[in-house]
Amino acid sequence: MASKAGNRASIHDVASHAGVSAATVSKFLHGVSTIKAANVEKIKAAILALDYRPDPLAADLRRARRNIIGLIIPDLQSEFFGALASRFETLAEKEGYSLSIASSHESEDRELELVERMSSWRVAGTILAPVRSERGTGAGRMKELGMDGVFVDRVNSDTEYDTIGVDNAKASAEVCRMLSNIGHRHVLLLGLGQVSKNVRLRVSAFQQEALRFCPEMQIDVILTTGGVDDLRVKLGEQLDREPPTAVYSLFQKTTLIALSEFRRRGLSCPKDISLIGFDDADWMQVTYPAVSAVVQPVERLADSAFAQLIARLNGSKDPALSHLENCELVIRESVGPISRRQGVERWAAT
Amino acid sequence: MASKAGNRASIHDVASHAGVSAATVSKFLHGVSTIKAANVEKIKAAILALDYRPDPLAADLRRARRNIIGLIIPDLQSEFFGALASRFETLAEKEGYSLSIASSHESEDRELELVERMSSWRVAGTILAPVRSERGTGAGRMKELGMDGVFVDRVNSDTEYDTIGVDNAKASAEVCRMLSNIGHRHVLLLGLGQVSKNVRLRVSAFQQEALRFCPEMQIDVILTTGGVDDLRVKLGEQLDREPPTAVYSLFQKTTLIALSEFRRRGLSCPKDISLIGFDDADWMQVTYPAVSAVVQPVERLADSAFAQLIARLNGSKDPALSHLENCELVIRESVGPISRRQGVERWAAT
DNA sequence: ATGAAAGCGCTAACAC
DNA sequence: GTGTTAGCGCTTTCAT
Repeated sequence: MASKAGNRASIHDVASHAGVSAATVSKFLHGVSTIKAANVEKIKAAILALDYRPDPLAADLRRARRNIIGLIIPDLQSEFFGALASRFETLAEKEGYSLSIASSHESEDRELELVERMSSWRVAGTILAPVRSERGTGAGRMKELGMDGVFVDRVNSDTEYDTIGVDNAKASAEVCRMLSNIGHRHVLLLGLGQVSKNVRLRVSAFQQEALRFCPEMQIDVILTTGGVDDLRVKLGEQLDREPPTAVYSLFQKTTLIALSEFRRRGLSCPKDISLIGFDDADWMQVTYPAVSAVVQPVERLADSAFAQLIARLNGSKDPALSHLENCELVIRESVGPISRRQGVERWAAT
Repeated sequence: MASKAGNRASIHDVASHAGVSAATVSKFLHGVSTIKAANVEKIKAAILALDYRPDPLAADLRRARRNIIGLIIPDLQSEFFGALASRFETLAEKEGYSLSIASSHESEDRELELVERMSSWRVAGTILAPVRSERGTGAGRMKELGMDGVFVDRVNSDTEYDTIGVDNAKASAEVCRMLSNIGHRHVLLLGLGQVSKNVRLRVSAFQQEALRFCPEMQIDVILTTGGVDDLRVKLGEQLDREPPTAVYSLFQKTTLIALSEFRRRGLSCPKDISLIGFDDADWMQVTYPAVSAVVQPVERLADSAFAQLIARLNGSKDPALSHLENCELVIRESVGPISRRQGVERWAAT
């Protein structure tokens, strides 16, 4: 595994081997067609003979702008951001860029560093999925540095940058109507961890839609930062004291917790209680009952964001766009109409 | 969001602003201490005044070798590789490299392309997690190109490159002994999808250990490429016909399937049947019963591989190392000793 | 249709 | 201590 480095052929080597100038080789490489056929052959031969492969970084150094797009995500380990990164990678390649992926590890300080680095690298554009939209450390720095880019996912609309997210509010309103339509009049919203703007929207949109569409619906909210165990306790108390007929879980993790607490208490889902969760996962199709979920359109999110970025890189001066992609409700076994048993209890209670 | 690009200060701007030469500024930036205090101040002032930030790519162009480490993983969406990438990123930064992450999307062709690209970029070293160890397209090309690097995860030992993986065989043997110790004499191994070397090891090591440690153990194997539904059917047949007392699931996904099939059939876990899966996941702690798992030491895997790479980059000429990290068995509720009921059936059967 | 020359931003000898 | 010079590998006018 010795370093056989240092002897790579350069464009000049190719040129002299082919008996032409470096400029001609460069033109050949970029598909300029006005080259004598004889020279084309000689150049091809030289490239083959010397096993020449161009150095994209050197090329970028000469050009004003690098053929690199930077992506900053909060977390490399979650499936959501993994899928997002994966899609961006595919899109970037297709446009002739390469994607430089970095994770801020949910740290605003590191996010800031990464923005600086993308700027140092003179990337063509930067896609930022902020740690949290609220303070926007990285976002602010991008403005100061005059960088081209777009914001994704946990974003507020912005005056300078295009923002592309997922319509948390609309999805929650739909969940509300759907549950109401099949008879549910008492729903528990279940959340965990630090509350981002996205999550606040999930709650408030549900509540507002209920007010408008089904005012008699009782809505309870459990939203703890106390961790899994604390949530389990609080959920357990609620299930014992005043069980709702449906639970709308705001995170993947809380969906899991709800499911396991139902089982522990012998609540049959969906007969005794329905469950729907925000954010889909593979395992939800395979549990028994299969779990209903709000599916985030990761690919469309990526596609929109990327299209927008490319437009900017091509010089679009349109006012900053603020776009939300629609989620899809996938109803699986865990959601059903309220049953006779639930109905009876309800009538008894009123 | 106009491109305010093109006007970035270069090291020469700083130099002239400070009244020194570019070389001096460069030295200052690299912490060379033999610079007149007065000049240090002037340089600092100039950097501040011009908001100068160096271009690491230009620097790397001049140096023989870039301060970049390439990482090629099969998949950006799985938690396992996500965690691996995340860890490598942290380690690389700590050593002053930046990590360039790319996904081969489980395609050998793309893996090959990515190896070529890493070479084109003249990265200092490349960490390759191959799509499959068997044919080793990317690995072969790395040799041909004389690249520095290490192989991770789905690897055979190699004569030229260090290989770092996880000890699938040892973990499986442990699972076998553990199940045997608590009385299980009929175990079903459950797998899905294309069978890689890792998976073959999981099966054969279990079988061999049984032969040595508990020859009377009956081992059935269901290993289908027919997809989830096919697996469900086959598993169902087995559970009806000749139910084992324990299932050792070879993948995360099959663990989920096993769990849901148990439930559908009213099998109580672990009373009627025990379950342990290869590869841990968050959701396994939170199901009811919580699922036992073979935990892969992702961080240690990354740490070992990275240490080895750094050693190579620093010129180590030791013979290629082949290292396996040990997994850990985490026993949760889903595994228990065989119960009286199972015992009775067993005696009746013999 | 091709080449000479200049330079992207930086570093590394070596001279002073 | 510091500056000069030469160039990393490539692209790009601008002549020819």
